Amino acid sequence: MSDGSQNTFERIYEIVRQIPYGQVATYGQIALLAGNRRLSRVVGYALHVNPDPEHIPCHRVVNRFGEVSKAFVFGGENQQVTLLEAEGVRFVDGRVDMEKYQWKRSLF
DNA sequence: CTGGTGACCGCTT
DNA sequence: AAAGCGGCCACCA
Repeated sequence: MSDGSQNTFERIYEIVRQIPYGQVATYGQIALLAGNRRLSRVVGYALHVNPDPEHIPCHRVVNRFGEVSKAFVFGGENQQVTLLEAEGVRFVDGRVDMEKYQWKRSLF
């Protein structure tokens, strides 16, 4: 009875995993979908321990400014940008057009 | 066991 | 207008 739902981390992974190809989501958006907008920080940590980077496109997660985290350095910060560009996401001045590429779950 | 930190965001002064 | 701080979760010393 302590818990009937999944842990916070599990929920975060579940949401990030649902991010479609060619789109990006913000930490706050995921945090809000996870239950609390303040989990944004936890989202970052959750992706930091990203247990399944193959099914969890953490590179599609960017901050509220549409910028990639400078701490996201696994072989080169450009790596994340390169991956997103490979999906069709264009970076302008190191930023993404959130109005166009932000994952909008309202589309169903 | 306690304290502090981290891939962040939003509110308050 | 800008700057600073708190909040949530999990892991390390």
